[in-house]
Order: sequence, then C-alpha cells, then structure tokens
Amino acid sequence: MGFGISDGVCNTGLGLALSCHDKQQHCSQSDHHLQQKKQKLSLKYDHMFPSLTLGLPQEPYPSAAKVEADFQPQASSPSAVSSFSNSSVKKEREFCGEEAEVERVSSRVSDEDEEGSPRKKLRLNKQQSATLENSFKEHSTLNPKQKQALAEQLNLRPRQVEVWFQNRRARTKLKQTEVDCEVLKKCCETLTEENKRLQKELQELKSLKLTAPLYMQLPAATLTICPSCERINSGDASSTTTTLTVGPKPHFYSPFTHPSAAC
DNA sequence: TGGCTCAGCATTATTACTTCA
DNA sequence: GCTGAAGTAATAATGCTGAGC
Repeated sequence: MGFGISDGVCNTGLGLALSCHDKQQHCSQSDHHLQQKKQKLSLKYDHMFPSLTLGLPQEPYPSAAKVEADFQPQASSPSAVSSFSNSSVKKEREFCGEEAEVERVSSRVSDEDEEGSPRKKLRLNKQQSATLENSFKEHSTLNPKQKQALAEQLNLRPRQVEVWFQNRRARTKLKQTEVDCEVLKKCCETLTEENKRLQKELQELKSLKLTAPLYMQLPAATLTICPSCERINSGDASSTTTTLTVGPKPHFYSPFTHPSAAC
C-alpha cells in the first residue's frame, strides 16, 4: 500500500509517501518463529480466549467491584478489563501466577461470547479517557512507574495504558502530518503561481528584447555593466533601475526570501 | 553474539455512528 | 417513524522491527 501526492502542474518535487512492507515477506522471514508462537499459544491458552481478569486474588489492580463504583459500566464489555492480548498473556501469567490462571479460566466461562473470538475490544469510558488524556498532556511518554500508577488508578492493565499512549502518539503524529501536508500544498500552490508569473514575465521580456532592445536605443557611451551582477546600467545615476540581464548568471527567485511567496 | 525488554510503527479488528433504501 | 444492511470513522489491540543493554 502506498500513496503519494504529486502535482502535475507544479514540478517542485514535493511529495508524501507511505510505504508498507510486504507482509508475505515478513511472514516468510519469521514464519517458523510465528508458527511456534501461535502453536504454543493455541495449545496453552486456546481455552482462554477471550479471557477476563475479574477480581483476581493476586492481581495488582483493583477488583471489578471497584470499577463498578468508580466508573460507568462499559458499553461493550461487562468488565473494564475485557480483553487479553497474546503478547501480554505470558507477562500476566508470570505476574499473576498459576492461581490467577485458574481463576481466569473459571471466570472465562460465563464471559466468553459464543464464537469465542480471540479479540474483544475494550472501550474506555469517558473518565478513563479523560485521565489518560490529561496524563498525555503532561508527558507523552510514560515511565514504568507512571504506567503502573495510571493502570492502577484506571483499573487497566499496564499494557493497556502503554498501548493507549502509543496510539495517542500515533494520532498526534498523524494530525501533525496532515497539518504539514496542508502547509506543503499551500507552498506548492504559491510556487506554481509564482512560476507562472515569472514565465509570463520572461515571455514579455523576450518579446520586448526581440522587437526593440532597450540598450540599442541608448547611446553606447552611457551604457555600463555592473561587475557584480552583470546588469546593464544606463549610466545615469538617478535611473539605476533600468537593467537587463545579459550575463550567464541567472537571478533565481527564492520563495523563502521573497515575502510574497513565503509559506 | 544471542537473548531480553521496550518503544515505535503499520496494520488489523472491533465498535459506534451515520446513511439510505 | 422504524428497521436493517452497508459504509465509515475512531480506536483498542496485535505483531513485527530495531535499539539498547
């Protein structure tokens, strides 16, 4: 997948491109590893999807009862902690121990949907979102302590807090990219306009030069060439604006120094 | 040098909402 | 107005990669 922005009229070389790596390639590269991983998970945790962590005896987070008291119930899930990511399975298992494992399995029975779909998405409630948002305003990244504290405060797993911050950063970056894109587009439009204007001006100068060269109408003795910019000067001190470029040195237009085109 | 952890990233999957017949 | 299918936006979750230790 990929997209690019290019302007057929304006050849400024501005462009944005998103590329994505070949999934098949990734699969083949890590296929063996992945298969092993999946096999392990399916063998070991197949009975757990989707599992719920409600009121684990040893869990470091507040119980579901506290959630009920602190937050409104989730629209899509009976619990604030409703989903279980594959990657976090191992960590949580290590963290909570076997007792928690047994508890989780037993709690799963009543909560799992009929399909047993492995991915159930939690919707954060307003309070959780607001707290996370406020925390993000203070610092867009979290250290482990902050993560743990937030997780406990919101009755989420640290992994969920971490994921939320990752996604939030991604959203911020995306928005910034959109803004940058708009700026570039504006800049491109300005440059196009300026280019058109200059082309027109050049055309006019060329036709003027062909019909009646200005310096040919002036007495030769009054013409001088400026050594720095190689422009023809009529010699009259008061009229230094009458100039024609005859040398090879072009005077490039710079949109970044020209106030009218600065973006 | 291999293994581990972690953050960043692209992508996927799910949910909620909107539109339309 | 009500309803269900289709489309879409938002976003939680997943899996891969590279850096640092």
